Amino acid sequence: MGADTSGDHMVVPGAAFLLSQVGMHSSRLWRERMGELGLDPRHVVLLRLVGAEEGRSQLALGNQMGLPPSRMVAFVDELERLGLLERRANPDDRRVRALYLTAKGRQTLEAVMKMSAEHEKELTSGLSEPQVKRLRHLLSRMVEEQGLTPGVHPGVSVLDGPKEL
Amino acid sequence: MGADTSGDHMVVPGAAFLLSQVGMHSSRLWRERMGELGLDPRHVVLLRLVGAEEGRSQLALGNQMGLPPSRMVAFVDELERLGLLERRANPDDRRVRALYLTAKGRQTLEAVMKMSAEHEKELTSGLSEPQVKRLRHLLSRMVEEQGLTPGVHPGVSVLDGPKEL
DNA sequence: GCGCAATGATTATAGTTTGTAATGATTGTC
DNA sequence: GACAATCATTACAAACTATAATCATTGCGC
Repeated sequence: MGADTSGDHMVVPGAAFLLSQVGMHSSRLWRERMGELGLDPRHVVLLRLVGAEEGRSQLALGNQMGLPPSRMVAFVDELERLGLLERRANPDDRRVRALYLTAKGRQTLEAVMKMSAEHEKELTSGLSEPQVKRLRHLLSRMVEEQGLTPGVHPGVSVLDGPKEL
Repeated sequence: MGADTSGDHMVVPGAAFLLSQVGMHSSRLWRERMGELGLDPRHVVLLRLVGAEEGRSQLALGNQMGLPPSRMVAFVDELERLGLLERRANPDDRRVRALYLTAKGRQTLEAVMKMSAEHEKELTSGLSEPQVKRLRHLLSRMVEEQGLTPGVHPGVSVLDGPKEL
């Protein structure tokens, strides 16, 4: 009697697995949408942070995103090459590269939001209005209870939890 | 005019973001638990597949996991080094390495399931029984509607979708 | 005002992880 | 009995990561 070397142990997956499964599905679809804009998820995060408050230093943004300075250089390079943001000199401190959105960056940011809204619709298309509302309520509750920071995604640089039971 | 260069665009995150956020949180916690057993998520997946049907070839398992043969070698090496499974010769085809669990592998698989159950409890500790049931129902519904395969996690080798709006 | 530690950005570098291609052994087929 | 196909392995190059060294600039103590 080993116990469970035979069939399935958990015929019905638990909430933890379902969350991981559907959550990753959501992440993947969203990432693909951002890819259509030529953006990596972290590009979008950086773009949004700059858009939220322009003129900040790379180091400040890097800290907020949990990225070391060396990686920030690369990401800013890429977004600058795409013409979405630009480094400007800071008159008060010439060491600092102040980051600003370009006009194109602002447009792209709007496109990001539009596509994110579409993503939301696509993902919840199988659920009714009240069901989506209930889902959001339950998940918000979990965010609170699990000590997560509302609006902050835990995985800017994380991998993930594959299959499982 | 511009639109939203000011404050928050989405004061309340949508279901898509919440799912990604909480889903990754679940993945991370689970991965940490597996780490306590010295296992990577993909080790666990492989272990479970072998446990489900012993004697299969590396190629067959690799296909099911979406891994190229070369990477399978590495994973099997590791699990074999941990003493959890073993390669045996296949009498019918000497090219094939048939994979079998060891006694220790079976024990570990049980530990995996116990820890996964604990993980489930930890993650849903902030919700009531009926709430968890409702959550599972909604998520199962999404799995169906989104064309996901029940019980199969989409991200064995995937990254993820970071922040977002 | 000078010297020096601290800071922001960058570059250099090494470690890790991944997939693709070449290799070797074995099988099945014509 | 030769030859294409198959399973496993090894060799190898590409992508990505963090850490440390470097350079310019700033702020502070004296």
